[in-house]
Amino acid sequence: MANRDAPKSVIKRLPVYLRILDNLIRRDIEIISSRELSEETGFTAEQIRKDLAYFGAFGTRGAGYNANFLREKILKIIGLHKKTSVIVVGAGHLGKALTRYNMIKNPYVEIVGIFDNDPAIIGESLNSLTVKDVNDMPEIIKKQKIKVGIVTVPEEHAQSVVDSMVKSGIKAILNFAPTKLDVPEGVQVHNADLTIELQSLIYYASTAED
Amino acid sequence: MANRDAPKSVIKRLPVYLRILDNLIRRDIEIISSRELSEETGFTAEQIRKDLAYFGAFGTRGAGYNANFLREKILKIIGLHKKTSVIVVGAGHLGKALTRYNMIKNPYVEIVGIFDNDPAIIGESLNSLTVKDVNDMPEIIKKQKIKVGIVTVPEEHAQSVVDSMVKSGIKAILNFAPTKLDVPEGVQVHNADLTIELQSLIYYASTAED
DNA sequence: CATTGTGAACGGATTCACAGCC
DNA sequence: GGCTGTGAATCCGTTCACAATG
Repeated sequence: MANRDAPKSVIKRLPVYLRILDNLIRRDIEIISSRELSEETGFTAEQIRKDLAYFGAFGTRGAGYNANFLREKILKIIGLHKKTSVIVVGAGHLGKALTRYNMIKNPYVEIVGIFDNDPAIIGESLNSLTVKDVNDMPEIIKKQKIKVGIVTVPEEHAQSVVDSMVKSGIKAILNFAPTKLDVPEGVQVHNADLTIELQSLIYYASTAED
Repeated sequence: MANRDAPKSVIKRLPVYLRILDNLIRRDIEIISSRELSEETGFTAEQIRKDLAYFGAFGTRGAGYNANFLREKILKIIGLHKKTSVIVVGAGHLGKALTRYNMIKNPYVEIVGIFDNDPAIIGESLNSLTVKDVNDMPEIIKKQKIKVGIVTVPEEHAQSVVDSMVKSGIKAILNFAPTKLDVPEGVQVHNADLTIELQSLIYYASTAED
């Protein structure tokens, strides 16, 4: 059965499956079972089958999944069958690192713009990009119909920058600023506050025995 | 009631409360209710009360929570009442950015070492730190009894680096490498694979109407 | 006959509703 | 009176167990 809209937890696992499938295909492996996917990902085999079942029946009973076929399906589901254009707002150390990092790593995503409000930074070049004035951002978002943005501006600027992004048409935001962002219905924010991530880890380190 | 060990979801929210409390204290606000915390964090008031109840009864019925008192309690729970020493392994763009970023942002955590295996990078200085040879890492971990590490090395080196970290005494790892890490019982890994984070966001952007 | 796809059982986290208390 | 603390009810995701099938 397909398409009772999938929970967030499922959506978060799809890119993991994609990464494994890319690896397999690079190694010319054609068929993979849910058990093998389980070993590679650390998720249970049942969970993997259930996840995929939200979107259709992609496997072959008795055999497993065809890696290429499943990869194509997942690309379609996520929306990565066409390269996605993304902008980065905030060209501090983190913004620049993410821009460089993603350019190298990710065949499915292209960072097409990076913005800042600091005249000292605007104009700097970064691989093939030039840091642009954040005031020019709305026009570029609209013209290029960009839907996804990464926010690495300081806390105090985050909400106003996001308001402007949303007004221009951005639908999904990866937020590195340490603050809660208010966005209208229909816009997704994922928080990636690294300070918080690190602090919650410390809990486990400090309660670890030995 | 206290201390049936709290679920991960609770632990992940504690640092958010901490951040809000820090802000309040900076603004000289002394008392806050779970409803107000709810507005600041986006979590429900009941959830916040339940979360805190895992560790004790910190509030005053009829009034709310004393910001300073609650902050101290949360610091103790997480283990941030003493500054925590952290190392970064991998001094590429991301590793360097995280090092700089955390040094500025985080009063509770101190990055005390950054390591790489590339002779061209070893010896570079970064604020008050010098990039050291990853071969020197085990000794430093042991000597300084470091428990928390951040991994930003390429996928192919991640597992061996982590094995070495764990062997030297690291108990918690924030992993930016796009791979599943195998660690023994008792060691925590949090994955912060930014590619995966971004791809799952794209799902929402590509299914957004309009 | 191995492996998928899936209803049913389970468990854990969130929400509800209210008793307890300042 | 207002807000915390918490048992009970609910919701939702995971695991189980097995029927379906190439």
